[in-house]
Amino acid sequence: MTDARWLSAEQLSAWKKLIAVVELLPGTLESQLQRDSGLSHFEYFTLAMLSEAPDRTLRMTTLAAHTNATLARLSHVVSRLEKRGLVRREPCAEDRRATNAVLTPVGWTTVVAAAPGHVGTVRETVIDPLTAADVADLDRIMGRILDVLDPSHVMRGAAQNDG
Amino acid sequence: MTDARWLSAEQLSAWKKLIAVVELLPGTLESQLQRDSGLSHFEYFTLAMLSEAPDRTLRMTTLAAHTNATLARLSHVVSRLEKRGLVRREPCAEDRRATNAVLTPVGWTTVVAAAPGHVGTVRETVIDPLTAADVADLDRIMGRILDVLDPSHVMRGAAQNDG
DNA sequence: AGGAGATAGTTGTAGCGTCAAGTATTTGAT
DNA sequence: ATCAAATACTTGACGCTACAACTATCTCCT
Repeated sequence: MTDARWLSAEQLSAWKKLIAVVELLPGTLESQLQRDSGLSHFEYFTLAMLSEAPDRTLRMTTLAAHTNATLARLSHVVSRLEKRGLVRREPCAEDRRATNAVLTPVGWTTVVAAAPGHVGTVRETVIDPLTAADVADLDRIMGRILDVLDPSHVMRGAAQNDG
Repeated sequence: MTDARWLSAEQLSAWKKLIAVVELLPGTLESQLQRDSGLSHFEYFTLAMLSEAPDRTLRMTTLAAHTNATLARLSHVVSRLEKRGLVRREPCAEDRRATNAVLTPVGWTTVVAAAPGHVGTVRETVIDPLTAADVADLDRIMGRILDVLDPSHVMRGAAQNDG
């Protein structure tokens, strides 16, 4: 390792910092949400995606795409959220293979209560330390990486809306 | 949610893309390394940090900092690597509380064999889709975020060397 | 109509990370 | 010299995710 043949010094530096962020950011979000709202980041994000959907309802597959998750992972998470009364499953009328996940009233009030604190953390850790130009750069760069990680843009339900 | 009061459209877009990368990138690295070398990304990174160290030896605390991990996590991982003969523990002479992790010859050949494939994946997914200017932007932006996530720069053993 | 193959989702298991608790050693204050 | 607090690390238990296997339904071709 320590090898210029593979990655230039600039590339290696950027890469290692990206890895560090990838390792450290989830933990930061996780602990704030867990402490203040008893939710994991993934649970919060799942509830948030449902809260934005028409009728606060989404098919499992669509919700999986919005949350960048596999169906198996989502199924487990929705089961837990269901036990806690935050989400409800109902069979889909049009396609009987499909399941709709519906945000319950309790689920709604839970996300709404959790959101300000979470957005605050996002601001503090990511948005505020960046200039407007940085944010634009970040958007462009992450977009380019996502084009490779998810070429078909299947997992971009959440990311493509606002760009 | 869907709320301009909290984050501007530009900020929200960049944020969601960053989250998507944080969710998707680990899986990509993980599967290539697992498939080709039987290592998790964290295991690979741990071996790589040891391989760069003097005498291929590092104290657990230092290694934890280099890999952005907690001591508990590292301890578990080193135990597994030790069982597989890739790493060896030895008591530290100067401080008898401390443990040194040492890369074994087998560990060395394992990282060396794994490195090209891994670097290839890193190139394909992150470096190649970016211009040189993008890489510089990425380095700067991740640096700013890390200043918040890890203000004391404890977890920057790996990231600060090459910047 | 009938059947192969694709799609939608669930579930069990195994592995990894976090958290809390515990041991051993060192540091620093008195 | 002594003792409290800090440091370095390990361990066990629990929760979450990935993977594989499985069921149910739908699509499309003939």
